[in-house]
Amino acid sequence: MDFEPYEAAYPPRQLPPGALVTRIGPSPTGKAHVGTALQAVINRALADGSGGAFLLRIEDTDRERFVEGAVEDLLAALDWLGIRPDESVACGGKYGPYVQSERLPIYQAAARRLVESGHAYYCFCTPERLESVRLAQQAAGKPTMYDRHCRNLGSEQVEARLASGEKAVVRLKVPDDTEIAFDDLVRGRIAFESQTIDDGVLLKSDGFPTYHLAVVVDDHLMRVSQIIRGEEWIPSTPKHVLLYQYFGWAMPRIAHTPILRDMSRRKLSKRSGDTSITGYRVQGYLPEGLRNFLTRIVWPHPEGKDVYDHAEFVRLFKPEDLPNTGPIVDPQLLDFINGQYLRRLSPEPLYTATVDYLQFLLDLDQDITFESYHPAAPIKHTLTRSELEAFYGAFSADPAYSERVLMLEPERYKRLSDIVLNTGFFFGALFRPVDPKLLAKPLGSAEQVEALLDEYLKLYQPDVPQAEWEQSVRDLAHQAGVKDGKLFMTLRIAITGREQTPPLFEVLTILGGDEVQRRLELAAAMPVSS
RNA sequence: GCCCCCAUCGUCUAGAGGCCCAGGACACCUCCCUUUCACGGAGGCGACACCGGUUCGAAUCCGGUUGGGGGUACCA
Repeated sequence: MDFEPYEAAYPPRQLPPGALVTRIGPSPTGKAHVGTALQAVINRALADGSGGAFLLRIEDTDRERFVEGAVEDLLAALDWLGIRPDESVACGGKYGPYVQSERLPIYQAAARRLVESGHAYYCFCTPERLESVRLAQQAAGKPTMYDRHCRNLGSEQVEARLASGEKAVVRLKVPDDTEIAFDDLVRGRIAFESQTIDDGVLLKSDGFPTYHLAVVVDDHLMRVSQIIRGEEWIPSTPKHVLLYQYFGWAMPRIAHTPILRDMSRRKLSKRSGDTSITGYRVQGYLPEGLRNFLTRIVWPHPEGKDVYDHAEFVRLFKPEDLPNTGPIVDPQLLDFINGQYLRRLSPEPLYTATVDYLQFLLDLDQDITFESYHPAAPIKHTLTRSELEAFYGAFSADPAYSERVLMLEPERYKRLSDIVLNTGFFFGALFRPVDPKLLAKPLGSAEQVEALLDEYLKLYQPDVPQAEWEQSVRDLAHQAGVKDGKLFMTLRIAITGREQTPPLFEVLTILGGDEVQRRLELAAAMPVSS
């Protein structure tokens, strides 16, 4: 089939002047990566800001690396992030299909057109031959490139070998002694000597296109006008430039973002930790927080702000402002930004977010390890599936109660997981008797602890005003000749089981008289160990 | 090896020849607030990779060195 009908089938879009059509083209080879999230946010913003469209195209031209469930994971991750494409596999669109494996005839027609116009050629070289050529080049210290062995085969011979069913690929015919250049919105003009560019494969022997052919054909047919993609694509852009030339198509505007690095400055990869979008969700980050963070490390806000919402980003962002240095995914900044979002939530939404989060974790049906940054080694806390379930049960039993708990917490937390890890003591069902050693820590002597707790229990009265309560504690401390702070701390530990909590009086108020009394008695009855 | 990109505090950056013995934010440290933690407030530590040019004058322009990153597949 000819290529022309496809041009007619996908006519130029009717959009207002200046409207940008953007896209992301992830390949379903694993868990959705944060780098993809970054590209999605930027491309979505550009389309939003210009009144254009943003589309999601699945680039699954490598059947070997295809991972079952990867498309679903990607869709779910983007959905969680709140990034919705205007056109995609999920929602359709007029320029589909949006999965490359369903567009094979298009690429084949395109490849044929290139062969016919003399810009590409069939190659019958076996993988073995290519391998040995490469080895020889390496040994000779030369660049490893295809040696153009099949570039000048006679057309009758080609037809005959094709007719006999011999396997072949289609390769790009790269010109000699030319400069191939393009303008990158952030880096300016980038030029390559054509000798350094390989006669790359466009169509594989299984009939699938390679990335190079597929992107160019799809971007053109889907009428994409602005490409923003990762820096790792710069070296293959000359091939794309050539293809646009050979096809006679206008090249979209193009910009390359620096690629995300981990703390060791390497390209962020699976090895450097969990780089999946879902992994960040598991750790308790809010979608708004992650999104803000991602844009923040690749784009300086004109006023230097760290925290800004999507609308503000859309309004202010220009691709030219992208930096050209590789940003490091800094967990401390992420925590800071996420914490800013967390504390903006009032108790009801925070409660809802927490419950949704817990349900999400439970659906994972496994133990969860929460990690937080520490210069030496990450600090890890693992909660078993049943501990999570218990927390969920307690937390969701009485929403009004949990909201009161959350009311005094927001500025203490950076992530939703902090809530799970730190508010357990507010729930009677989760409270465990205190460790005697910890209880004795502030005052040193277990006997004194027991005596003071008994004293306190005698004068204990629920629901007294804060000032009165505070004074009674201080009086007791003076009587016993201990420092105020130590008594407060002992009570804190007896009642909450921890050394760090929100202000004690507020905790007492939330827990209620009966529960406080129960815990006090429990602590006072602790066996004296010393 | 070859090709390409990049180079300001630990991190993200401001800076587009004099306004910079370099400004902000995160992190870190100190102090204040305080019954702990957190929040908040006030301070502090901390960088123009190096070498040559150009210029009256360079973080800013040019060249080189070094360093980092990416690419080099019938992967994307």
